[in-house]
Amino acid sequence: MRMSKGLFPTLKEAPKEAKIVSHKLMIRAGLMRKLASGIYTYLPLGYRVIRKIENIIREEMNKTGAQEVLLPTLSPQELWEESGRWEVYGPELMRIKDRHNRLFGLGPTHEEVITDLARREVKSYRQLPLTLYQIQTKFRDEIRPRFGMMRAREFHMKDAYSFDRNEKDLEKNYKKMYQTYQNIFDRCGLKYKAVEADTGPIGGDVSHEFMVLAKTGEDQIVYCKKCGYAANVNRAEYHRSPVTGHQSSVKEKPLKKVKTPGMKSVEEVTGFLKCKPKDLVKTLIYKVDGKPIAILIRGDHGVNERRLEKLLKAKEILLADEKTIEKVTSASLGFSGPVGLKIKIIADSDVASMKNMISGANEKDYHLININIDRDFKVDRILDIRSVIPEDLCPKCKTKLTFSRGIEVGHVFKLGTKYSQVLKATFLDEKGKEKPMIMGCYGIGLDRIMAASIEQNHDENGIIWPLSIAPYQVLVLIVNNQDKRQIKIAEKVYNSLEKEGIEILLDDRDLRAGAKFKDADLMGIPLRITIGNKAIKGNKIEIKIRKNNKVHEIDKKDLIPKIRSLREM
RNA sequence: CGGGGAGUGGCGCAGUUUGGUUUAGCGCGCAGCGUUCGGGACGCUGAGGUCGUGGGUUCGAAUCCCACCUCCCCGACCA
Repeated sequence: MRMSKGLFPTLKEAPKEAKIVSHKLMIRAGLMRKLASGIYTYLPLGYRVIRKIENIIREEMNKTGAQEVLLPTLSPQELWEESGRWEVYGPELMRIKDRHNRLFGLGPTHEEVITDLARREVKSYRQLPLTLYQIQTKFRDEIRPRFGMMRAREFHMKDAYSFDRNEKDLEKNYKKMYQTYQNIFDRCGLKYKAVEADTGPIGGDVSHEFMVLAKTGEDQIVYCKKCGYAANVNRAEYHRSPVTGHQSSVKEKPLKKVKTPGMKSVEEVTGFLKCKPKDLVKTLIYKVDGKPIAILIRGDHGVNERRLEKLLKAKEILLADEKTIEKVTSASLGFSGPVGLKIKIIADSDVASMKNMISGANEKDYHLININIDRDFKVDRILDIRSVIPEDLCPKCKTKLTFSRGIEVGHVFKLGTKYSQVLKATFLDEKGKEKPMIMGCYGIGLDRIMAASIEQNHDENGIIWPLSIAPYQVLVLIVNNQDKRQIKIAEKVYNSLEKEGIEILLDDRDLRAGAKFKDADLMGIPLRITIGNKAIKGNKIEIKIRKNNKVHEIDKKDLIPKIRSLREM
């Protein structure tokens, strides 16, 4: 491609709305432009990257024997109602009406559609296992789109769905996909970790997220450097460090009620009473399978809801709404406390070892100081329910855990029969018995791979693409467009490399050298060939590697083998 | 949805506090001409803006008032 003939709009300054590097560079390098909040146009350079990623995914998926399909973006309300997600998915599911006032959902994910296909087409165990996938535009009306393509409302996803006869086969498929995902992310040049994850609105029992390690990641993960245990903090297990808690020797002080007008949050209360969050106990009212229960947790800790759900053997746990809180505590939100509560109270182990705690007084604008278990209130159960903290140890090998931020680029789920059951996707087994298909689903965010790659690979001058997903592999730069000899050499180089099937960009724009160098760095093409005076006088070709700034000067005749060998790197 | 910030040529900004020398500026970019040409050159000339939208106040509004829209940031079931 000749740059003089195409659209390569680079910017010296990033628009002020872009806050993180990948977003800034994607705009500056001319990969994309914003159309509306969370909705972007891919320009030629950006779309090439997407297609590169797409092809890597496609190749790896095909290797597993999965088949590519293309499901519709629009799907009718009735189908979503069968699975119950027309309700459950909430406003994140975009909906439109056709001219007859029939409602459709714009696909945020396609479990319903694929299960509908399976129930129509798959009848026998002989047709299983089956894995289908697609690469397609998805819509999610994100509560807050941000960071460019990192959290967009219209984005691109590879979603795959597996159908098996039994759990054992699902396990095989799951492992195969897990491995395939590693292959894909490896080929994309990403540094990532696979972590145990929460299943969220997709549902199912087991899931893993593939997290690209980056400071700007929206997720927090925790992992063990020794044994490899890794999980999203929202579900991480841990072995409690023995040093947390333990104040049994402290004397109990007399209970006091203090006025705390309008002080609701931990920060407000601790700021007002001049104490630390760890002196405070939060009283959270949960609805556990519909029944209100009070959870006591230290002010600086959080509840691991998954753990809680498991320990209570509950189907559904939800924080109570304001009305319920007012009914249960007879105070407004922000002033709940355990003293005088009539409902069941569950305390975290760390709370159990606290003395002279501060809590809400179950009375508006009042808190209690020096409350103590047994003396002032009773606890029904003591459980380990707080979420992981930096002091905790690995649940498997008791090594200190490492915290990191991650960008979720892939997610694999064991769905089981969640969708096949409600949508009645069944098959007949060897004995002629009807059974629901056992499903798995596997997603990859293409745009996120692109953004995450930039987060991991850039410098102050711009993007540094890995060869595998670079929009072009080589850029030939003509230093002085007025010099006919330079143009001649550049054209020759360009044509010969193009003939070799190397993806090449020729910067033949009528710009000064400096501007071209800056653009080349910004766009991050891995290999840059500079045609200037050296090429004329010395009969040498200069190749610069974007990644490490190394310059190779080689004879013209060695150019193609050299480029080939550099591409191997 | 709650809180905060912002909308002025393609991008980045000034001007708004105190309404009137502003025919609304500046840098970058863009067009033309000339000089230049290995890390974002320089000179001259020029194009491009209903100052987010709609109302209002006023002799007069980018500037004051009201409403709405859009965008960004923080938070969003942790009391």
